[in-house]
Amino acid sequence: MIKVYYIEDEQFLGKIVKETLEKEQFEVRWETDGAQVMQGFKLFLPDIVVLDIMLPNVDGYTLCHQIRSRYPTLPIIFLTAKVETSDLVAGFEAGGSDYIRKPFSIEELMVRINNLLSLVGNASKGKLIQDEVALGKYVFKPERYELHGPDGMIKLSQRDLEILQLLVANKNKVTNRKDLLLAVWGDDSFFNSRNLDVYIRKLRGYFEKDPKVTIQTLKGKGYLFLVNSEQ
Amino acid sequence: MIKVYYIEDEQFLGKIVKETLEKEQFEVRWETDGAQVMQGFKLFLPDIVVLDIMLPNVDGYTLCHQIRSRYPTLPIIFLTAKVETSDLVAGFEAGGSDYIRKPFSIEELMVRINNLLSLVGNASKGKLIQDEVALGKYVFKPERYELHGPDGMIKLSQRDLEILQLLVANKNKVTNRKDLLLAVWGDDSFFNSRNLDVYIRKLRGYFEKDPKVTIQTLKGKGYLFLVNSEQ
DNA sequence: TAAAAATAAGGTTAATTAAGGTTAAGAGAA
DNA sequence: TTCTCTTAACCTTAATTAACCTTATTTTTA
Repeated sequence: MIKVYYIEDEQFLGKIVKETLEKEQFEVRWETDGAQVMQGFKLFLPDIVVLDIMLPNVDGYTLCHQIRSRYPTLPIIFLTAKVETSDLVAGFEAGGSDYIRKPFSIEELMVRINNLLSLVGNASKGKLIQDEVALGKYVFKPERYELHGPDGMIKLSQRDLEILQLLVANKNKVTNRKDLLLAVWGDDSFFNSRNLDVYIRKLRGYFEKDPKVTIQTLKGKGYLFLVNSEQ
Repeated sequence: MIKVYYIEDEQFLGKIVKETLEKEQFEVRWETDGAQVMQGFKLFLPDIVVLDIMLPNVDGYTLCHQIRSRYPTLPIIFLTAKVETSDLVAGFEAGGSDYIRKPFSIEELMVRINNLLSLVGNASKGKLIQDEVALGKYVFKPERYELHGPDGMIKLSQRDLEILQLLVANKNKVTNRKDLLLAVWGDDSFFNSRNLDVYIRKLRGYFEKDPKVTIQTLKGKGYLFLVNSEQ
């Protein structure tokens, strides 16, 4: 069954969409508050996200960006009442995979969900988090909190894991520092920022036996977790 | 270069879209007659198809279906003036990967092309930013924040990268100074302008081992990033 | 009208600031 | 305790600001 994570603040519309999708054999989790999203993900593990970009408190684009930074392959459909091309571009840039203009028909939504899933390929279905990732000479096993390397196994702490997962999810791409802070601590205060430095140092230490695996600092931007494959 | 196969019977619109896409570094083959399509494919081998569903003689859905049956993974964007959900559903059922309602902006089309290609996994190809650029004796790898030269590899900082990317994008053409400032810092105040000077000097230093690669100043205009290929 | 002065645009180098790194000590849970 | 996480103090470096210099363009004057 396809699991849809649906973020929509309008009570009436949300209820209708949820019930209709459920009638059509989708499993739906409906969230009205953007702040809860990152927490809910871990438990629900959706196949696809439907995100209303015009949320009251949170900025939909930022939220989209955050989701994308943590789950790079998860398809995200964004809903928008706006018709400007610039909004559309912003949505895609924030990591959206598709968009639908409000008002929309439930049928259109279903078609787009199915289309997007078939495009992405259900190979990734249910594999939101890979259970084993090769990183140079290392093997990362997130669900076991383990990192296997040349010198044996390293047990990862909760924070180690959260941060490494984000870096791995964005392997060879930039992981935004602010997104990282928000995803792990929920805010990007001064102290959390120093704290992150401490963990980055710790992670760098873990990978020191393979010079092909590096965490590069991009001041003012974030980190680049590079895994060299060539040569 | 991304190859777009574009099927559109309207002469005026077709010409505009073709020329605009070509200006944006797409390779376009524009066909006005649906009957020719399957022949043209074998020679052109497109990365993506943009198909107007409302063709005069052939039925767009049938054509879409035909393309899909022969090329199961080729992304197809269909254009439609219709607004009915049933048409949309028909389009997806015929094998379309995405659709755009007419009238559309070229920007929207480009965004959708790139998005679709990255979804399908043609990621590196679908990107407007090349992942490796030869510059005289140097090789610039923007995604890795690296510049490989005669003296080995130089790690680029965030700012180094941003500025060099813009110069490279306008290789052998003028990069407007004000545009550069706005793109990197968001404003062209006095201080940022001095700051840019400092980075230009830094970049010139990076390329000093190849006299064929120069950053020329055009006072009051901008910079000319020249890569001499002859001799 | 050419030469000299004035001005504006950018170049160079150094100092400063702010982002992040390192190490160690303190706090809190199991 | 013992381990993880956080806070703190101090260090390093990218990015910015500043001071002063050079070069191109414009304006003035002989």
